[in-house]
Amino acid sequence: MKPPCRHPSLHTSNAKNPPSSSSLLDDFTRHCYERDLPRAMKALHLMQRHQLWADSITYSELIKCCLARNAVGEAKQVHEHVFSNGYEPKTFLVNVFMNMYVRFGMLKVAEKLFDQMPERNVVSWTTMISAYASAKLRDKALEYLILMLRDGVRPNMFTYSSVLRACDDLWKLKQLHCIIMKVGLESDVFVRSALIDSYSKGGDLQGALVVFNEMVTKDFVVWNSIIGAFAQNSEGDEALNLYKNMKRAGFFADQSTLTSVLRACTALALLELGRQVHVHVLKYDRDLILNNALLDMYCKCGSLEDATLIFGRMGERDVISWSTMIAGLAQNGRSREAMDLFEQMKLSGMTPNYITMVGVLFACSHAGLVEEGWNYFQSMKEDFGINPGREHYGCMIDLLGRAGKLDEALNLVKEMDCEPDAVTWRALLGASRVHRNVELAQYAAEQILKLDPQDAGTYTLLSNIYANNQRWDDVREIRRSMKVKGVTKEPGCSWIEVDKKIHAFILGDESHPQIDEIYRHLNELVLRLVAMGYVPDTNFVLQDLEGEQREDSLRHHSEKLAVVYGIMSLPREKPIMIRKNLRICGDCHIFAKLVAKMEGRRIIIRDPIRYHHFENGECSCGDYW
DNA sequence: TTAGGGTTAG
Repeated sequence: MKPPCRHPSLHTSNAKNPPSSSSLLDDFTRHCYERDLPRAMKALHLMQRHQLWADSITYSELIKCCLARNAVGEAKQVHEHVFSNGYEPKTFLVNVFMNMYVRFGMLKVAEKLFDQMPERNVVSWTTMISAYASAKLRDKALEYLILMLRDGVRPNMFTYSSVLRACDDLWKLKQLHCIIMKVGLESDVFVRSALIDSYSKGGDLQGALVVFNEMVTKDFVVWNSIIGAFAQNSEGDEALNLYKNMKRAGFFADQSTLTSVLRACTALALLELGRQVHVHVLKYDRDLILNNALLDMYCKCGSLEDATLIFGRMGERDVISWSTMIAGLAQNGRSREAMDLFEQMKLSGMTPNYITMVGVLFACSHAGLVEEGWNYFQSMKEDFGINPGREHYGCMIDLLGRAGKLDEALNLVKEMDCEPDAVTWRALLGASRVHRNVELAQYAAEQILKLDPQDAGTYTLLSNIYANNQRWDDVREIRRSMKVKGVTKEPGCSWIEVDKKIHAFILGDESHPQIDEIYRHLNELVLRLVAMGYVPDTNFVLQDLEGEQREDSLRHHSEKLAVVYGIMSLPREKPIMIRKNLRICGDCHIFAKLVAKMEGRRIIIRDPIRYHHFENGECSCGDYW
C-alpha cells in the first residue's frame, strides 16, 4: 500500500519553519506506510504535542509495524496517544488494539479494552473468542459466543473457526456443527479445517473424515488437517494413504504435512519410508518442529545413529528436542548416555519439563540405577518445580521392581499423590512376574481388572505367572473367567518393512505369499538352535497344552515369523526392525538373542512399551521387561 | 481489524 500523498519530511523542518498540521500528518502517514518505526514514533510525539490525530487506517499500519518488530513499548505509546485527551477511536481501531494486545500475550489489557468499548462488532467479539481459544480458556470462548448472540451480533466464519478451537467435547462440537450448517457456513475452508481438527481432537476420526469427504474444493491446509488427524490418532496407515491421495490431487507436502507423515512412519516403525521423507525435510532444515519429528522417527525406528547425527546438527533445540533424544536413548537401552545428555541439557541452560523427567527416570529404571532414580525423583519438584505424576511413579515402581524391592514399590503405589491407574498397577504386575511373586501379582492384577475389566493382557500375564508356577488349575480358571466375561486375547501381530512394503504376520494366519518358505526356514533355524542348546520356554503359552503341541504354538509366534522373513529378505548389513502389538514373550526373547548371535544380525523388536535391540546374543533391555 | 494444519511420555 502506498501513502496517500507526499510532503517534505519532518526532519527538514526547523524552529523558524514549524511543520504545518497537514505536513505533520502526511509525514506520519508516510513513515507508517514505509514501516519506519523510529520516524513514525517521532512524528507521533509531535502530533501529540500539537493535539493532532491521524486516521484509523494509518494507526493500524503503525500497529502492524510494532507487531512485526515486537515493539511493545512503542505500541503502548501509540495506545496512549490514540486514547488521549478524550479522543474516541472508532470500533475498528479499538479492535486493532485489542488484537495487538492479544498477540503480545497481554490478554488482560485486551479484555479491559473490550469491556470499555461503547460498541462491539463481530470483529471485537471474534478477537476475544479467538484469544480465549488460544489461551485454552475454552469455557470463556464458548460463553462469549453466547453473549455475542445475546448482544444481537451475528457470528461469521471467522467466529466459528475460532470457537471450534475451543471445543474439545464431542457433544458440544456436534451442537456447534449443527448451528454452522444451519447458518450455511459449513462450506468455508477455514471452518471445515477447524471442524476436522476438532473432531480429530475429540477422537472421532469418522466425523473428521465425513467433513473432509464432503468438501468439493480442498486446499492444502485441509489435506494437512486430515492427515494430521489420522497421524495423531495412531492411524498411521490411513495417514499415509491420505498423503498419497494428497499428492495425487496435485498438492505438495509442506512442513506440516511432512511432520504428520513422519509421525505416521514413527508409529508404524517404517524406517525406510522415514528416510525417504527425510530427503524432503532437507529443504526445511531450520524448522524446529519438523526436526523434532525427524529425531523422534529415528529414535523410535531404532536408528540411534541417525538420531544422534540429527540432534548434533540441529541449529536450534528446544525442550522437546532434548526430551525426545533423552527418551530415545533410554528406550533403546542406552541409559547412561541418556543420563549424560540430561546433564548436558541442564548445563546448556534448558529447563526440563514433565516429559523430560519421564525419560530420565525411564533411563534409571532401565539401567537399574535405584539411587540415581530416587535422587532425580525427589529433586524434580525442588529443582524444577515439577510435581511427580503417574508416569514418574510408574518409572519408579518399575525401577524398584526390577531391583527386586517389591515391598518398596508397593509402598510407593500407596503413597502416590494421584490415584494409581491401570498403567501403575501393570508396572507392579510386571515386576511381580519377573520376581515370581504370585501373591503380589494376583493383587496387582485384581486392581487392574477393577479399572479395566476387559484387559486381555493382564489375564495373559497372570496366566503366565501361574503357568510359571505350574498352577494349572488357576490357569484354567483364568481362561474360564475370560470366556465368561467375553474377553478375547488380541492375536499377536508383528510388522516388518521390506522393500518399502509392510509385511504383517499374525499368529495362525498363513496368508503371506511366502509362508511355506518362511516356515521351512524357521524349522531349520530352530533345529540349528536346538543343536546349540536352545530349549523352547513353554511357560509362555497361555493354553495348558502338553509337549510338542505347546512348542508348536510358541514356534509360530508372529515375531518369530517376522524375524525369519527379515533374515530371508533383508541384506545382512541392515538391522531387522520389527514392530509388535503385544509384549514380547520370554521364548521369543531367547530366540531373538540366539538368532542374532548365530546369524550375526542386528534384530530390533519394538513392543508397545519397550525396545529390544538384540546383538551378539544380548538384549539391550537387560532381560527385564 | 477477526479464523484453519505439524513435535516429546503414557
